[in-house]
Amino acid sequence: MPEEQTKASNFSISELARMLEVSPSTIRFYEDKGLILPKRTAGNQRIYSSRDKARMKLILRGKRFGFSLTEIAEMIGMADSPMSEQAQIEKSLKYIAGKFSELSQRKKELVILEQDLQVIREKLQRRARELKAEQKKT
Amino acid sequence: MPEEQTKASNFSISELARMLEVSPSTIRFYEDKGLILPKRTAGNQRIYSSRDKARMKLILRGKRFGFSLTEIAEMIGMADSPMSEQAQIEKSLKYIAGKFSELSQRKKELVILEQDLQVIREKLQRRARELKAEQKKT
DNA sequence: AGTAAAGTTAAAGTTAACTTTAATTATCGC
DNA sequence: GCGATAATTAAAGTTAACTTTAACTTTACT
Repeated sequence: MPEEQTKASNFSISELARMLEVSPSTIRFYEDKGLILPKRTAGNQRIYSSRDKARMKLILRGKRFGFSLTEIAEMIGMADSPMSEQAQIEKSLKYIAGKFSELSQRKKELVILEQDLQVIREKLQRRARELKAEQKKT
Repeated sequence: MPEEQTKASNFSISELARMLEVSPSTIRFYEDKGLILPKRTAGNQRIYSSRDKARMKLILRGKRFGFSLTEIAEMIGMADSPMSEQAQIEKSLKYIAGKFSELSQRKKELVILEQDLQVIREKLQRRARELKAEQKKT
């Protein structure tokens, strides 16, 4: 009896691209950089699993926070790294710990950015009110 | 009686650069792009006020969140835009509102990124425990 | 007044992250 | 089986964000 494959969902490169709103070449580019390794069909075309899709989402999310592809590669690469010896794992865990504190720093910065924007908004609203007042006089 | 200037703190370009941990040329580059407009000395050297410093910080913060310099320029540029007519102000306020919702989206994404990282961490920890167990048998 | 350190500009160079092109191959619907 | 549509690779091209260089001027210090 051959193994039953639980293939919840597999996509072609253009399907995945459409779902993630990036171009197929961007996806291929990430593969060149070692960020994803999709399976291939008999005819050599790429097949993306939903696990691959999740990974792509992680990459894009990281990008939105200004992480470079290299940083992201380090971040996720370790998930399937050889993991043969403890030393490697310990190192990876330390790296992850570093990223966690970086992210909590980002949280604080997000709040500050919002406050900065708030200041700008208030300035604009004040000016808008002034203009309305002037207009009434005229 | 000449006006008393409350010049809390003024910096040269290299002082500011050191404080913000960027290079002087980065600061000059941002000026080329219209992101800051420092005063000049009689001899044409740039002087940065603490207001300029705050603006630089905003720029760098925006960058850390993956905003492009162009986006940041739009974001802060409006703070000192002509503001001559309401139309302009209304437009700016709408732009700001858009940025606010973008930032709240970022907050949610930050949480997801943390969760992704958490999953990777757990995988590593599990593997570390497995290795320790194996070692005991040997 | 003389000199080292810092600043100025314009222009060329670099790097990361893509995009485009071109030539070839695979897959799908009929 | 045929033609349109989608995929594949390698290589060249593009853009944003800097950095470096070169030639020159200011400023600070003795």
